[in-house]
Amino acid sequence: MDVKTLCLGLLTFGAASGYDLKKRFEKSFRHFYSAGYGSIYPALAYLAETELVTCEEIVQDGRPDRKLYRITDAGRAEFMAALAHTSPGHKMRSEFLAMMFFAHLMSGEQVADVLAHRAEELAQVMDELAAAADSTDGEQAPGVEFVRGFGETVTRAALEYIQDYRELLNDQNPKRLAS
Amino acid sequence: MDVKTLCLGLLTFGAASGYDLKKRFEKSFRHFYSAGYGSIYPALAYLAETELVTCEEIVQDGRPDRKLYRITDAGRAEFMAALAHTSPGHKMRSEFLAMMFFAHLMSGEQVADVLAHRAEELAQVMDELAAAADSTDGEQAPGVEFVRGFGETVTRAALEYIQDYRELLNDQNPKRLAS
DNA sequence: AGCGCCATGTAAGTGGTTACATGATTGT
DNA sequence: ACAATCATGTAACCACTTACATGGCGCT
Repeated sequence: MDVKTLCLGLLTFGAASGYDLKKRFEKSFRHFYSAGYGSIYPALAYLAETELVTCEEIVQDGRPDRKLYRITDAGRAEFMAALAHTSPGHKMRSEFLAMMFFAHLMSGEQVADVLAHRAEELAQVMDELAAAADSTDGEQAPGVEFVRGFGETVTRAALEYIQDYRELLNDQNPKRLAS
Repeated sequence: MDVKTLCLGLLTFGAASGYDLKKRFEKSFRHFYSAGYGSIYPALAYLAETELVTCEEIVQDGRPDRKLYRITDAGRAEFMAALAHTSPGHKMRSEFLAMMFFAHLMSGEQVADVLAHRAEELAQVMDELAAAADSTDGEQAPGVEFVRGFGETVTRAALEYIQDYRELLNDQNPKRLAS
């Protein structure tokens, strides 16, 4: 599932500009998918060319013009077909875990830094997911909540595992000056 | 952290061929990093060129010749430097979650299939991680066990979340013919 | 005065995936 | 017989990342 397809999918929730789409990506997909402008804008251009979306240019004053994209019936059909044909993969590439695998080749200080850094990132993801839950007043597609809950569950598990390990490290190397 | 660097790192645990290295990748990294021959062999060729590893050709009879790679002192230094300079990112790309996000556009049957498929994959990862724990008789680098435990914890959380949701779906759509 | 937000795009580069090419041996 | 394992590699392709280019407005 490439960025093109995902843009199409997000447009089923309503018209948006490339800029808006990036924010939608960040709000809903940040914990399992990333997309930058460098892939979103070309994707939108392609979708418009193939008439899976239409593009309306909106002139604004006081701020830059924007292009509002709307999904077409053909686009909707294409997206449903993509959903039906795609196989549900799940890949990750974690430098964090790769580094930790070689912890014995790093200084204790560096290991502690890496763990602290990752813990912070995870805590931030937890906050974002909680915020997404709050901003959702009322109904929404059930899958959206499934995905949010999945992120919350898995992120919490990861965070707790790391915190436990950090405490373990601290117990082994007590930093207290006086007993 | 690219495949090149990871190959170098894995070679700190002992000499290996490209073929062996792929198996090491699968045994230890499968849940957070993937690498095919198409990236491993070129990586090894590059490392040999730059003398970060040496290569010994071993003629075997009854089976194909192999090339045994050993890390050099320069390679070890290079790897330590990479560990020190790399920032511990953690990216994932999940078609599974992307599809689930749009569950309302899929048939109930397809959603059930997707969930079942993912649950099976996760169960398999759990088995592999348990097997890796068993095959480890005695000591090993602490980071190796940290990474294995991390995988186990997070995978278990994901699996339980999915199972709970599947039960919920079944309760809403009871399949029993008689009450 | 300087930063961050709004807003769109391009071009070059990177790094990994997939498909192809080859072929004997061992296990079912 | 047929599949899997052992074993190495290349070439074309693909999709995304990063850096660059532009510029007004609003807040501190």
